[in-house]
Amino acid sequence: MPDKRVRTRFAPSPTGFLHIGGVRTALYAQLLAKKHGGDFLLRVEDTDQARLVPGAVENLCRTLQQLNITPDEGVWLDENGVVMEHGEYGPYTQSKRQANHQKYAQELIAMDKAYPCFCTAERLEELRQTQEITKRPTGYDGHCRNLDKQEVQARLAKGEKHVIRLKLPQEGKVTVHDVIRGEVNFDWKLIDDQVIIKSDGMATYHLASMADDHDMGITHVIRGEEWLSSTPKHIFIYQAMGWELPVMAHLPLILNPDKSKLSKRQGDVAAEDYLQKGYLPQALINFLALLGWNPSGEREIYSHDELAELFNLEKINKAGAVFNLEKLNWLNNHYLRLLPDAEYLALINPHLPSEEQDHEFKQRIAFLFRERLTLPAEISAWSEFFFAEKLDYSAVKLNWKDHSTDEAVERLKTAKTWIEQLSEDQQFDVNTIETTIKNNLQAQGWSNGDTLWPLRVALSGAEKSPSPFELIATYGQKRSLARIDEALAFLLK
RNA sequence: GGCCCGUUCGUCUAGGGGCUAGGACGUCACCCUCUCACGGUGAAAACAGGGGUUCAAUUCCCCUACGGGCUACCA
Repeated sequence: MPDKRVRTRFAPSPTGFLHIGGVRTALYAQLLAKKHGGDFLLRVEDTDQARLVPGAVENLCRTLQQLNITPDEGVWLDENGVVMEHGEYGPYTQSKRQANHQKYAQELIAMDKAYPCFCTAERLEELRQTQEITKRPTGYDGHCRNLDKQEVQARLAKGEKHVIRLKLPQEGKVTVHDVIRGEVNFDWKLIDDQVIIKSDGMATYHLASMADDHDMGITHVIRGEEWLSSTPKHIFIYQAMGWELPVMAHLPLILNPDKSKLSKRQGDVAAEDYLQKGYLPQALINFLALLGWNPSGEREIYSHDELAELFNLEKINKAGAVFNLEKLNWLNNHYLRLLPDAEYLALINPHLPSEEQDHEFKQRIAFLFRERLTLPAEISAWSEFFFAEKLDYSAVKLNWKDHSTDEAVERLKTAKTWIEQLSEDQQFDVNTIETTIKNNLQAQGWSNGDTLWPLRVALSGAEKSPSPFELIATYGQKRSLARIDEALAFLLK
């Protein structure tokens, strides 16, 4: 028998931003499908009408799109950025499948695997409170579980408000087979008769998601660990309906530095925030893939395609993983340096003063700081002195160590003549500048530090900066000489 | 509270009955060097604790501790 075509899905609810943990879940689902040449779909789970956030679907898709987590099927954006759907298993928006869910619920009732429940919210609330006060486990008491059939019919006919609950076994055990965790056992008697259709007629996650997964031919369910304990209910639905169970994989959580569940309080959890700050999709993907999964442990850099080749469910870790910003930063620097020049420039340009019209100058500055950057925005602080009309030398030391001001003046004046001798258009590059200056230094019998330090500080106005050679090459001859004159003027004042 | 899951350097992890427990980020030192960054070399740094099983346990089993998830007409 040939293996079934692998079909995975990411099924977020459009309640706001895309959580970084969601990105990883989506990534893994995409990776698995890619690896097996299958399909990865995006389904929107919007059955909770009260929690819908306008624009959330667009936002979700846009963020996934930027991260290159593109579904083969399902909800997506057209070329104008408008939400649409494509694929043969639609609709992919869960609320549009309500009729289907209803049909399944009725079948479950007919099989005595589910029942209408007329309990009011108030009664349920009271019930919970009594249970809490008497320190008993909270949960539904089965009040409507065995209502008389006639009575049910009559109340239904009257149009009485109700929900539909699963009629779960009250004894025995269920075993969940999870690829990551192995066999996990639960006692039926500890599990509540779950609501599967709400009084507004919408299905809850438990029915909707299982029904849609089945109808869409999903073979591998990859979701967060928070779903593990409700899996018995899902198995119950699958079995009652006679559906074939998908492979289950419950992913470990992503954690805050204090090991609690990753939360807004302790940093950014929205994927779009990272993108906005200038984290590159490649870095984010590489980083997130390795948070909870690792093919070897000896290698850190993987492209999206390489990940898809190597990915497997079996190597996913069981324990939660702390979101380690430092490593992400390192990765981002790494990918920033790997970027094609044009892309790099496009990223940096917005952070350089738009008033500056010398684009080649700006370009040289962008490349100068390339290996120092974690995020593109950092360049504005790094490069500020390049664009300053005048530098403020009052806060820095222009003379080298215990050398006098007079010596600094002498060195600067001499260095100026060397720079003047350089030709602006011929070989005005770092290497030429460096050899020229160093040769002159040697001929003069001067050590490097006592000249290079004043020169560098004169050019940058800072005690920490790139080398004077790099600064001169970046400024160009005219600007370099002007800076040195500024410093000289300051010293001779 | 109940049920369930988890625990290897600070962090992400590799490994797995016998290893000097490996890599990466971060940290520190040294080299390069006019400073910063890059780069290079090196160092410190871990099997939560207690019982078993075994010739041998970090690895298998049990317990404890700690962390986490679930316990909605939310997903």
